[in-house]
Amino acid sequence: MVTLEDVARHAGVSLATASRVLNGSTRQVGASLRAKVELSASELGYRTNVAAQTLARGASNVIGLVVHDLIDPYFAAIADGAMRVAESQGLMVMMGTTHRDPSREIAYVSTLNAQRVRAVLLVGSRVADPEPTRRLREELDRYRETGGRVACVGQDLLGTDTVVPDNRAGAAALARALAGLGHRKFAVLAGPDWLLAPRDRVAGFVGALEELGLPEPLVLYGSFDREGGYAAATQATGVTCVFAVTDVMAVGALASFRDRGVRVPEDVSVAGFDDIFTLRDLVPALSTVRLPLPQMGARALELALDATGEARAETVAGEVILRESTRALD
Amino acid sequence: MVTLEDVARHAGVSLATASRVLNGSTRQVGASLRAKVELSASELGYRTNVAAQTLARGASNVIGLVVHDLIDPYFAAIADGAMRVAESQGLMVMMGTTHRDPSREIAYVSTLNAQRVRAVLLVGSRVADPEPTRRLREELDRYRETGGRVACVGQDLLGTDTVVPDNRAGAAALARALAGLGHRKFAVLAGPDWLLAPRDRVAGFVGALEELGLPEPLVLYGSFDREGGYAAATQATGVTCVFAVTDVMAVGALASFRDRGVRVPEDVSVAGFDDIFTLRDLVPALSTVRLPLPQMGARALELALDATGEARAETVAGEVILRESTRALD
DNA sequence: GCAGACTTGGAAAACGCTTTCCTGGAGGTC
DNA sequence: GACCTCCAGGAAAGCGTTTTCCAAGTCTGC
Repeated sequence: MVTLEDVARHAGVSLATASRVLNGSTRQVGASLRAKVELSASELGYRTNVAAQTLARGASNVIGLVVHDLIDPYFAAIADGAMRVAESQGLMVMMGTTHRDPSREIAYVSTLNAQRVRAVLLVGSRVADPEPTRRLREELDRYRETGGRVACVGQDLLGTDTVVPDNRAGAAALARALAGLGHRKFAVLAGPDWLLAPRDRVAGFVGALEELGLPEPLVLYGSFDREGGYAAATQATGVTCVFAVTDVMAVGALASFRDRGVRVPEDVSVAGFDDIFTLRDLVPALSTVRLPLPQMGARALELALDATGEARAETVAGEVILRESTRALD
Repeated sequence: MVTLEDVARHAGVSLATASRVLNGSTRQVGASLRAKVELSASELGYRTNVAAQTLARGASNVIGLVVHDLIDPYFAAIADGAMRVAESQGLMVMMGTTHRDPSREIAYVSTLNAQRVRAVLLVGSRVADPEPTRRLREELDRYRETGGRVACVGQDLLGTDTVVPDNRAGAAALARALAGLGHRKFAVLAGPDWLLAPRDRVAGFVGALEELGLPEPLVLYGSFDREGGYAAATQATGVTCVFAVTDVMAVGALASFRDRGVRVPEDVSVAGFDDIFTLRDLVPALSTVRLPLPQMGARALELALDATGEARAETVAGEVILRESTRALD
């Protein structure tokens, strides 16, 4: 293992000089010494020991990124946006997946704190139970006390900078658009009730229908994935329009209807939420609420990195996009 | 910032004892001291400084994971498999995305080397140009000389443990299956020629047709994404069957045909490669070659972690799956 | 009871950097 | 030419752990 000291000795300079040449300092180093050091470093194949550097500097060049599930394209898209920002700033990304287990989220924050990462990005819905949120917040506070920066994508419940998808308003707008198509009898394929994002979407949708004086929709709970959408959709009878709280669940619903010979949109309209890029080519094309996922991830990291005093919450609106999976009732 | 020394002082023990209690050592510590240390640590909110630990131990608990592109579900699936293994071993994952730029891959290996990560996983196709591969290999060698472990998912070109998707054989098997359906006139939607994975798939497909004595297919090049598939497909005329070298490109092809009123599979059959989970519900369901993506990622990390002397290459076969997007010619 | 073998706790030397001082010389001003 | 300011270079003190020695007790077996 080649150390800075080896390089310094080989170049015939002091450790300090070698450090200043190789690892970016404000201090000037004379051209001839600088050249010698650089040559030695490359001849010996020197690689900075980042752990030592972090220890000495008291700050690392790593950020932490905690998401629920990488396979879910929702998170992949947000993560991608965040990673682009990280790359552009020369930061490495330490990634953790919680598989929707709040305690794993807490554990990751603790670990990332131990790693002394520059910033932590928490991506994904908070849970309804206040207890894990309280403990997470405690852990985050501990991290922030020592200079850590935090930002979230999700509900603004942690006292951090947060990019908040406006789930309620988006779902409400979708409800109005769907009602505008003439639909009156709805089913909502809701995700698990203990997650806030699906909850808010359901609430927004239901609330908007109520405001319009329409009958209450049939709310069917299922897991937060394709299978959940499939299962819930099998019970969605007697309605003209189905709102699945995520595109991924909507895909399950489409599959369910297809398997049962129910035509979309002729027999039933289906809408999702998120506008997942990979699903853009579904047939029928999915009506949905578009969220600018990569931008949200990027923005969250930007917020975390440029530290201001108080926590900011930036709401991002969803845009209703009607495609082929929903049709106007005649 | 609470340090181990603070904890030791607070507990009235030596640094050594505190270290042994809190950060897993083989040495025994008496129950009463152990309890005191643990209490102090939790009271003070102590968090190990991993940088210091890494420096002192000379080994980190981090692995590096370098993929081409997170939004591409192919890589997300492999990454997910690898991350599950990492999590089960208590390892953190440092992730980098190259966006298919070989020089970024090299840069990441260098950075990960500097981070002294335990192992590096390189996921994604090698390139045809031997030069970047040579330089990457050089960088990897430097890393391995100092005890780093490396594994790849892709072509076995780096002298590392490698999980090799059998692109040729898979594509050949697909060609035979398609020929078995009666197809004679094929188009291949090839990815960029400078990437080895699409190249191998094309070669396998073309080779199999040749062996069967069938006419050469029309080979159309396009970018390695949905748009590439779309563009290439517009030129795929006069054929009964189209093979896109990835599912993602196949999706583009399906969209292209749909936009032009060409029915799949009635007018033309379409097959892909990879069997991307998120695309399982496409209509028509995509015929493809299934690769056990998460398992491949998991296996690669396992290989990297249990270090044997020589490099092992494990080939994983693809399984031809015919669904609705291909039909038998009458 | 006592030599020897274990065991437990602590002091202190790394680990590989960064950065604060300090020093000596070069350049500028009167 | 004396004085001052600047600046490049080096010595050395950390940064927060781990781990190697030692020393002092505690057992064990006879």
